Amino acid sequence: MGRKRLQEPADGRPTVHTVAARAGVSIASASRVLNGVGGSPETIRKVRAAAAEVGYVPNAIARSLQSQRTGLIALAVEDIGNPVYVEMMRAIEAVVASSGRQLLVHATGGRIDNETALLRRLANRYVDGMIVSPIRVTDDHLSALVDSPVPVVVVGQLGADAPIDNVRTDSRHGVALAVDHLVATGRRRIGFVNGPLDTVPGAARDAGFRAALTRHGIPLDAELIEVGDFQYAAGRAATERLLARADPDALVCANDLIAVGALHALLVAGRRVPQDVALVGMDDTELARMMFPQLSSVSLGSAERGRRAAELLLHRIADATLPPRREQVPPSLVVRASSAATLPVPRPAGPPTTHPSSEGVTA
Amino acid sequence: MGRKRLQEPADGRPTVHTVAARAGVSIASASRVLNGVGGSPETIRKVRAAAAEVGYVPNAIARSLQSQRTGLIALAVEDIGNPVYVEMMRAIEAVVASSGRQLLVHATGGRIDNETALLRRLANRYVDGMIVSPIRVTDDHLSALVDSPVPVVVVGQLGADAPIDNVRTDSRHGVALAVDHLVATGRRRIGFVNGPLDTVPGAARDAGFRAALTRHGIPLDAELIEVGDFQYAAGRAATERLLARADPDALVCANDLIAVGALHALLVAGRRVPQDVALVGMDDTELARMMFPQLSSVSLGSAERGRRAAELLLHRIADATLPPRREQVPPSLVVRASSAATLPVPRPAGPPTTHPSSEGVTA
DNA sequence: AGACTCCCCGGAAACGTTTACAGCTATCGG
DNA sequence: CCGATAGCTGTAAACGTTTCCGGGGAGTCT
Repeated sequence: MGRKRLQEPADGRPTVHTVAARAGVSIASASRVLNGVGGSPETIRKVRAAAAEVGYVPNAIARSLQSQRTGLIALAVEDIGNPVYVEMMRAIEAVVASSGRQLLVHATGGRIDNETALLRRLANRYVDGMIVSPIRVTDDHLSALVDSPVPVVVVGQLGADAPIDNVRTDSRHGVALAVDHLVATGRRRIGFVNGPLDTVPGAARDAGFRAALTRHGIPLDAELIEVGDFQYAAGRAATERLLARADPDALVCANDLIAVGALHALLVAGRRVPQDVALVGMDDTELARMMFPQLSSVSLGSAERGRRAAELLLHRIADATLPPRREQVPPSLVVRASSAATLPVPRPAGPPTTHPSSEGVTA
Repeated sequence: MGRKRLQEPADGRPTVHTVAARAGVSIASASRVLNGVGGSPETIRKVRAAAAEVGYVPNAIARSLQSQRTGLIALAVEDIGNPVYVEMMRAIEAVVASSGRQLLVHATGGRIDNETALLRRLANRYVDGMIVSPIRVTDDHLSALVDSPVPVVVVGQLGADAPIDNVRTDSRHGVALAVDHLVATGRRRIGFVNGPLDTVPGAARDAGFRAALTRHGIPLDAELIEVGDFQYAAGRAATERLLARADPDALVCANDLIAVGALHALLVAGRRVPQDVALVGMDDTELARMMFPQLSSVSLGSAERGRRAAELLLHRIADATLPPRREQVPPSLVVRASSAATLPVPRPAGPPTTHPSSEGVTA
């Protein structure tokens, strides 16, 4: 009787056929025992022994093909180097791991085509679900999200009526918290270093800044607003440009990387922080605590958002028929040394700055 | 004639059967066309049209089962938040992506059981290869590496004769570069803030520091050595302890996170950097450039090591019979403001430090 | 004792793809 | 004009697993 199939692949690695043959049972029985479902005590003993002898490890791919799930969750963020995403990733990883799955991380570089390509590629079923935190959203993008073949959860703002699981924060309000705090501690010439205005967070933070100033009756001074991207180097360069033409007594930065760049530029320019210029960042990453002075920062609850996004995703994977849910994590301000509640004191005699002190803006 | 198989799965997603049926050809022909191998012009047209109509995307899992490769590469590092690993990861990602594969990142938290478990799990064939950067190595660990079922490349020191692809640097020599530089610029009371001595890099750097001092004829002062772990908070705390009992004129730190913590502690203690204390970090991450003053740092070529490790891995995946290779990336010192070549100047009158200045060590 | 239930087992199908193989047609060269 | 050859096509096997289903044996209840 010719056996129907090779027991031992050329590879040499044992399969369920190998252990079944060795245990003298069928592959069905072997599989059942290995999965802990059914089997007589004797069968269990034989199969376990055989599996141990040959060092059997089930092939995850074959299992995935059968079960239609891979146990992988994808996370797509713009910049893996930004500590805010590291924090978010850690929180997501904890949830994902506790469900016995693994996390696959993609860095999109903020390029939208990259991101839509990633979404389309989901159709190949390599992951069970995806968490994506887009900073730019187009219609094309949105439609790719809506008819995604696998569950997707979005971290960040999205069109109000998009039927997609979504956890967001209110960064407009976050900027307002920062401005309120600065105004309350006597600052008036409040500058703003933002990221690109064609991004969702950039636009929201810009709107929030303008609204907050208006609410406090402070006239908007375009000279006090600068735009770069959400990186350290851009934040530093933008702040240098701003300092070259204006004389802020406070600076709000659209994220912590920018704030660190701003701090560097301020110190290089001889400004004291917080005495001359108060500084508030955003995202409240560990970076803010690493600086000297430690940076005040608006927490947007990145870890919490990550945790919730992961939970939403797991729920949706478990039950695809759930109605889309939307959760909101409120921002909160963490005050540290960089904006300690001291009123600005007059500069010591002589311009300590290397840049010529511009004629400035009257308070 | 009853068809042998459902053309349209309950799922509703098209398979190669769907498009074959729609195009009126066999699944073999459909598959060939979709893979761009063979097919008459007419067949090609029909299959392409059918695939487009139903929006066919090949199932990556089934393809993997057939081809015995997943197109996934795993990377296991201790701490995803450490910028040195971010840099390494970026370099690896570039190589991996350019080969059409994807990167799967694991954070081991430095727990060795975690890492061996990961290695054993490789047997399930979910990834085509793995790059691992262990900070602790045990025999158990080593054996798991040696008889790993899939190609593995190690970044970091390993037993000399382990037959494993390996890219390393010489962090002993790296520390020597830092000490040489500090000695050359007039520093004598050189402190050292290290990570755990039971880790491979911790031990190497400790040995390097001691050897370098000896070489310069500087007696070793145990008071000037502190140990924490490789994190910011530990670096800061360790430096505080060190400053409480000794008065260094320079500090070498075992990585940049520690150096940033040390900088914070120094500034809080009122020490000027570099005038009172010169500071040199290690890894030369972007963090070093973000600080004020910018930190000198010993580059261990993390990006380069990552790049090379990825290339070694791809080569091994392509040809498993290659002899094990070992590559070495030399360290180099990047001097920045934190250790600018100014000799220490006497302190201005009065102790500006909040900590009592210890009786110190004579130069 | 016969019927019924319960459990265990093995055969075979299924997941969706690639590919070896063999059969067919058409073209070309002799 | 016929045989060889090249190119295309479909059938079927294979990747390694899980699971449905039917058969059979042992035990229990009537």
